[in-house]
Amino acid sequence: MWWHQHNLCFRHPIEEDYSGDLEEKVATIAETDESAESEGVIDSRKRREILSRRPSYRKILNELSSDVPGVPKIEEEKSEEEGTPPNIATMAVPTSIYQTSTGQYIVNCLYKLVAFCFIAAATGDMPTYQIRAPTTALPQGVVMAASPGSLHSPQQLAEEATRKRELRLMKNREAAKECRRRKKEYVKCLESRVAVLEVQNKKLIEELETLKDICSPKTD
DNA sequence: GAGCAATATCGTCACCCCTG
DNA sequence: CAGGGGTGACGATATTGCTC
Repeated sequence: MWWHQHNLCFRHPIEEDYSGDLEEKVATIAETDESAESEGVIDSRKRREILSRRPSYRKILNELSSDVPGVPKIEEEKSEEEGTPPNIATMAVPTSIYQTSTGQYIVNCLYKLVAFCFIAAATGDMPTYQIRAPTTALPQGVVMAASPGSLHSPQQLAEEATRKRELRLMKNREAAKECRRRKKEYVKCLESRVAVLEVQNKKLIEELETLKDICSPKTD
């Protein structure tokens, strides 16, 4: 939910490039649509139509990696451990970074900055952004479906349908968890890179000032 | 401590895209 | 082309921080 709350200065980094300002579009359509206007509520289906699909994180990262020479493609890691892997950046970044005007700028630029993550990772500058394969297996007790040919009565078919639905929901639940975990890692990676670049920038500015002092003629 | 707003987390649905 | 995985959107609920 935190991606699209109005008062939070933290827009989806990709949203900029793919769908523009959703709220604005929705508002525009609401104004022109009399039925929606009368109710003051935009039909969720209409909202969905407005939304243009964005590529997955994995796809974005892989595309970026192919654009950056020497950067390996992201592959599913066969990691079995939960928690923060030792080689993933865990640099602490103040959360206020989201809420300041600077934070807004940073976040709007995150999509572009992700390339830096890969460059840095490739050069050993910072840990690689990783995508782990889902680690959760089906819980014990989940029995695989009987073949449809073996079902006879409507009741059996109904049970089968229910069971299939529950299985699908369970899988989707796990997928959503995994997806969110990846998203967090993705953001963490970008935050780390921002922190590194801020330090770098500060150093360069200081260096520039020093050089200016040395080179400027003395006016006595 | 109660009440409230802001923010975070979770489950689900709908949809797109990839793979066999 | 069907099936399944990934993920944005949404609503419900939980948590947190602030004010009185």
